[in-house]
Amino acid sequence: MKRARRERSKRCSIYDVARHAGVSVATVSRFTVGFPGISRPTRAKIKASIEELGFRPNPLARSLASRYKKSIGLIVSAGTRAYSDLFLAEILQGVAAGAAHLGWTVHLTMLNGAIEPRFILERHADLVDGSLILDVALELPDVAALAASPHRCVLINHRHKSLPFVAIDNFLGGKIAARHLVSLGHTRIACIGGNRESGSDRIAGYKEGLKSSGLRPVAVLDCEFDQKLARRAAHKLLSSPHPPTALLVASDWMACGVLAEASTMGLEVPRDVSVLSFDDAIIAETTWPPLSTIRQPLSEMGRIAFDMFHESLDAESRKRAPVRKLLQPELVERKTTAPPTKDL
Amino acid sequence: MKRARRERSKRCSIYDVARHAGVSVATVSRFTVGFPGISRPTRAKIKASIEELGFRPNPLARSLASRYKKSIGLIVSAGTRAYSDLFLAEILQGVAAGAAHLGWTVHLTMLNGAIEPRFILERHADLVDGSLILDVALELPDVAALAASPHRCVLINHRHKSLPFVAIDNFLGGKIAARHLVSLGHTRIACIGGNRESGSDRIAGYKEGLKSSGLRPVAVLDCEFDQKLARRAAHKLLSSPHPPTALLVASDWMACGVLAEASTMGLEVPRDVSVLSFDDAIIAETTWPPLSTIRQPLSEMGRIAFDMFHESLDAESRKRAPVRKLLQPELVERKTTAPPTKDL
DNA sequence: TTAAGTAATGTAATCGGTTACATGTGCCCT
DNA sequence: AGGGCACATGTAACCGATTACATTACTTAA
Repeated sequence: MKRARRERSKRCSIYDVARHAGVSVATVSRFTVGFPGISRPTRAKIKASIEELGFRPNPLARSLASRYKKSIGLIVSAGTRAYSDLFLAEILQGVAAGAAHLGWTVHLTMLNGAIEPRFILERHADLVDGSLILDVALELPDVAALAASPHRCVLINHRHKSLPFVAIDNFLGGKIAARHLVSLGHTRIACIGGNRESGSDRIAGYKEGLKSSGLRPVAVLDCEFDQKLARRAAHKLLSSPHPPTALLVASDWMACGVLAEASTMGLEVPRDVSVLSFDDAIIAETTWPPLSTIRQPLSEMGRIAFDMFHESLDAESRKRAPVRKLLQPELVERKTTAPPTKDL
Repeated sequence: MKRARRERSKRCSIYDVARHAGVSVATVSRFTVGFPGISRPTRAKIKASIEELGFRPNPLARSLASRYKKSIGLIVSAGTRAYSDLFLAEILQGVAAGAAHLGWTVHLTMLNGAIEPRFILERHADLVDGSLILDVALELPDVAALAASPHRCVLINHRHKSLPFVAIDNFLGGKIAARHLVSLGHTRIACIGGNRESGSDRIAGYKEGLKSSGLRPVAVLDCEFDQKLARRAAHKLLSSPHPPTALLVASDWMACGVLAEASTMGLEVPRDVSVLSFDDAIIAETTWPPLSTIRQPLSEMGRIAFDMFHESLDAESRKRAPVRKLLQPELVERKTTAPPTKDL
C-alpha cells in the first residue's frame, strides 16, 4: 500500500488549482489564457499544480464568461446523395483541419427538412462564434435568414454579393478544360452543361476557351446536373451524322452517364470520343476508363473557408468589405482524353 | 414614428423574462425545462413574456448548470479519401437526423494525425455528453483510450467486446451474396477478399453461403481493401485455364478494379463473368455496367447509433450489458450479375 | 380546531470560469 | 522623504442558467 494517490476522478476546477498553488483564481485564470504579466515563480507554481492535478479548464464555463466559444458551425443541407457523398467529406476535412490547427471545434448541422430548420438553426447559432455555409444549404430560406443576421458567416462554393465566400473559379476551369482538348487537336467539341451558377460558369469558360482558339462548340446541351439527362444528351450528340470528337461535361457525375452511353453505343473512349469533365470526385477514379477531369480543390476550400472566417473575427476586419476568394482548379489527366482519331 | 419597439438585439436572459412576467427566475427556468407543477395562469404569463421578448435559453449556461450538454460527438479519422468519401456522408446524415430529431447537436472531430489527438480529444470530450466513434478512428490509441474512459461511447461499424456498438452483419451479407450467385446458376465462384474484421466476415459469409449449397469457392484471394491488388487478383483468376464464372468481391471499391481488369482483358461483364460486391457506395451506381452489390444501410446505422447512445444515457441502462446491434444488409441487383453462359 | 400534508412559488447557492477594479510592493525621481 | 508609477496579484461581480431548500397558502384528516 503506497500512500494514497491523488484522486483525479472528480473534475478539478480553477479553485482547486489556486488553492494547491497558493495563489488566487484570477492568477490561475490569467495563466491559462496566456496573460503576460505573471512572475516567473508564480508561473512555475501554477504550471506544476495544473500538471499535478490534471486540470483542464471547462470550455463551457469559459465560453459563458468570455462570450467566445472557439467553435465554428458548418451548415449543410443533406440534399441528394450524389452531392453530399461526393463533396462533403473532402470539404469537411479541410474545415476540420483548419479548426483543429487553431484549437477550434466544429459543430455540424445537417438540414434535411424533417425538422423545423429555424429551431435547429437558433440552437446552432447560440453554440458557435459563426458558421460556414455550404452552397446548397444557402438555398433554404432559414439559412439565408441566418446568413443575413449578425451571425458571422463564410459561404463555401457559392458567390454572394454581400457575404464573404470562397469558391472555385469555374470559369477558369472551363477554359483550362477547353484548352486541353484543343491542344490535343480536337476541333469538333460539344458541351453537356449543368445549370446553376457553377454549371453555367463552367460552360461559359468552356466557350471562352474554345473561342480564344478560334473555335466554337458544336453544341451546348443543358442537363442540369442530372446523370440520366446527360446520358440522353450524349446519345443525341454521338448519334448525329457528324458527331463531335470530344465532349466537355459539367461534372464527373454526369460524365458517368456519358461514359455509360458511349459504351452501350459501342463507342470506345477515348478512341472514338474524348470525355473531359469537372470535379475530380472520387468516382472519377473508378470509372472505366478513369475520367480526365478538372479538379476542384475541395479540402483547400474548406481549409481556406475556416481561415477566412477566423481572420474575419477581429474588430477591424469587420469594417472592411467581405473577402471573396476564387480557387484555381487544375487539370487531372486520366484516360478519357486523347487526340482525335483521324476519320476524314 | 410609432412607439419605440422592444429592443431585441441585446440578448435577453431569464431574469428579463422573470421581471417581465412578474415571477421569479426559478419559475421561468422550471417552465423552460418542462417542469410540471406550474399553475395555468403563471404558465400563460411566462409563455407570453418569452414570446414577447424573444427569449431563448443560453445553451452554454444551461449546460454549465445542469452538466447535461445535449450534444454528441462524432469521432472520425480522416483516413483515406476512398473510405471517408464513400461512407462518411451517409453515416453522418443518419447521426445528424437522429440528433436533430431529439434537439441534440453534433460535434464533429476529424483526426488526421497532424495535431496531437490527445489535446483535441480532451477538448472534444469536455464539450459533449458522449461520442460515436467510427470504426477506423478506434484504431488510434488516443481514441481507444477515450473509449476506455468513463466517457460514454457507441461504436459504429466496429464490433467490440465491452463497448456498445452497431455494425453491419457482414457475415450475413456474404451469405446473401453467395446465395444470389448460386441461385443464378453459378458453380465456379471465386472470392476477392478484404482483410480486417469486415472483410473477413464477408468472406466467411460467402464461404458459408456456398457451403450450404454444396459448393466451395474456387479460390479466395486476400487483397486487403486495395483496388490495385484486387485488380491483380482478378487478372490472375480470370486468366487461369478454367476461370470462375463469378467473382465475389469484398467492396465496391475493389470491384471497380476488377471491372477495369475485365474490361482490359476483353471480357464482358456479366456475360463472361459476374461480379458481385459489397457496400452499395455511390460508386456502385457509376461504374459500367453498374454494380450489383450488397447494400450496407449506413444512414440507418448512424441513426441507430445515435438512438442507442441516447438510450444508454439513463441511469438504469448503465448497469446492463452494453447493447450491440447487427444490421442486415440487402442485395441490390444491378447489371454485373447474370446467369453464367453455358460454355461446356 | 389544529396538525400535517401538498401544491406553487421564491431565495440563494452553484456550475467554473473571466475580468474590472482594488490593493500592495518596490523603484525611480525630485 | 514622499509622490508617482508600473507590476504582480487579490477580491468580487458577472456570464445565464439550474436546483436544493425555504416559504406560503390551501386542503384534508383526526
